[in-house]
Amino acid sequence: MEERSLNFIEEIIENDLKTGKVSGVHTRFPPEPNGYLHIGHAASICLNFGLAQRYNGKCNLRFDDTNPSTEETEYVESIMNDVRWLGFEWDNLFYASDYFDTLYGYALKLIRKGLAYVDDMTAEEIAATKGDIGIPGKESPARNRSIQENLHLFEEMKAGKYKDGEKVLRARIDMAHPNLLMRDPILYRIKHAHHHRTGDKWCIYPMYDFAHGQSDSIEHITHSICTLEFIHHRPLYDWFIEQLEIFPSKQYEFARRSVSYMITSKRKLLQLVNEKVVSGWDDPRMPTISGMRRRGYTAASLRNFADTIGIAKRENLTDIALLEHCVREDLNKVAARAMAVIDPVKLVITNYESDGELLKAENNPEDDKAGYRDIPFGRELWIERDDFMEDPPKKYFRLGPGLKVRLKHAYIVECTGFDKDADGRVTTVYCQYFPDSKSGSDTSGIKVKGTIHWVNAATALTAEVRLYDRLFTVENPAAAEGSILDYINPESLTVQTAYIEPSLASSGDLDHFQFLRLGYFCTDRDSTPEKPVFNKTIGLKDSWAKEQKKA
RNA sequence: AGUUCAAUGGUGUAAAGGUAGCACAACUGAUUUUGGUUCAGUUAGUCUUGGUUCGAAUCCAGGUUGAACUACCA
Repeated sequence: MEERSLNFIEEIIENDLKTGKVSGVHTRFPPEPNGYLHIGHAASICLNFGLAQRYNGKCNLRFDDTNPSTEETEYVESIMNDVRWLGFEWDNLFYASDYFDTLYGYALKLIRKGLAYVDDMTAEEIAATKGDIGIPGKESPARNRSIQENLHLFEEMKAGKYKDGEKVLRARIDMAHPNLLMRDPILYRIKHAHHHRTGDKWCIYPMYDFAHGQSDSIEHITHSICTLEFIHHRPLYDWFIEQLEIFPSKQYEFARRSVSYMITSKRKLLQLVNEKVVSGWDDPRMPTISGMRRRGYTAASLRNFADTIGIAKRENLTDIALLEHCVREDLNKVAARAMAVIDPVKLVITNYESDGELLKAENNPEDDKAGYRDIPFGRELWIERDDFMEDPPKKYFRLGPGLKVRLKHAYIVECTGFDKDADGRVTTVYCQYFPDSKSGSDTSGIKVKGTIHWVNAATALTAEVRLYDRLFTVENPAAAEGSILDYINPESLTVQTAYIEPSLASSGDLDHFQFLRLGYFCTDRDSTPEKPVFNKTIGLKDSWAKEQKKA
């Protein structure tokens, strides 16, 4: 492992190890299966599993499935898939619902200790007597029921004698506690609902606070890492463990990592899916792990990103440019180069007499082992519309009347003329080539400033390319006023037909490419040999575009 | 209002009382058969006021600013 300073959690762990407070590290990743995992979860996965790896410990995957009305098996499967794709394997797979019996026993124990009671108040009454910030709450009339009566009532709750909402089990702590969560929190509620794993066995379900810490404890989790909003829950977390006299797991909180131009609210993500703003949870514009995967982001780049942004306790909004940097950095090393023309204009080489030839092209200049392929060349080519200007500025290093460029992997050509249609749109560009300027054996002595990509017209295939841009128009959509729907980038997806070199026909799902000078693309799962489909992952850095923007 | 947490270049993150560093972004320049990559460099930071100390981003006190908490969600 390379030299790197410790983050605050690693410091805690190393200190715990040194002082003997713990003998090993055991973490867990505890998603609720009620949605797809997003970029924030990815960072959390890297943190928890990464810590286990680093300290030779263990990390469990545990589904926090204590609310039967929102959780589904579909989500369980997507979550497992995402964790594995990110490159991690759990030591144990658990469900909080595995512990329903144990948790019920814990509740009985609290009742017997006089620390829990059955309350008959409605949700509204409980809220109304909760007090307020700075104002103490009022004790429920049911608070002083006898242990026997509580035991009896709780048994009846479990047996299904009561309707939803008719009774709850509450902890007996302190209705005047400055921490609202400590004001006799609800432990169990009645829900006559079918659970995705336990079926209809239960009609009472434990609340988060009565399930999470105990689940950690049951699994002997040493470092239970969660986000900052749970910091107020920590006294409760500790209280239950202490009163129940069970394994002392400890909770540590870090600030959730936000990324500019992205949202991580499950509710809002679901809204985008439901209102068909995107095609689904794995739409390549979604900040979900499945969306980013389909977009062409690699697991390595996500892991590296998580590592780079680090971990701390202050609120943050990481520039999406850093994520994009990590994606480019990885793809630059691994993506095979190919040529495609997205916005084509015809180029005719008037002095090229041959029927065509095959040219040798390297697959990846960053990787010696990537090898070479043959690409067909001919008299008529497709080039990018952007690569020709009728009246170019001085620093334009591409084609224009009288200008010379290198055709990548091929010859140097000089522009001799062009045709326009009635609308003034260029239809064909004419040029002459220099036969002695062939790549690899250039004896022409001609120096050119620019090199452009091309696709041979006679052998070109067509493909659908889906060009993606940021989903939102504002840097911090989560904090923006009103509906997030007001901030959707109308150009977040544009679909075009491109000409591609023949070698691309055999690509498989999620193969990564760099379309020369355009950006990184990957094969979409919609792709077929008859109709290849590519997603634009991210463009190349473009200092020419930057230059133009300044002007 | 009460409690809790936080505050370091534009952004993210280090420095455990001793040279404020790294990455991204931005900007120069070099290299380049991708205006990519790579390389070299530049700009730019400790919320504030006191205190302790030979010495404070770090410790202490006050202030300021931001965030979280008042679900039978997690």
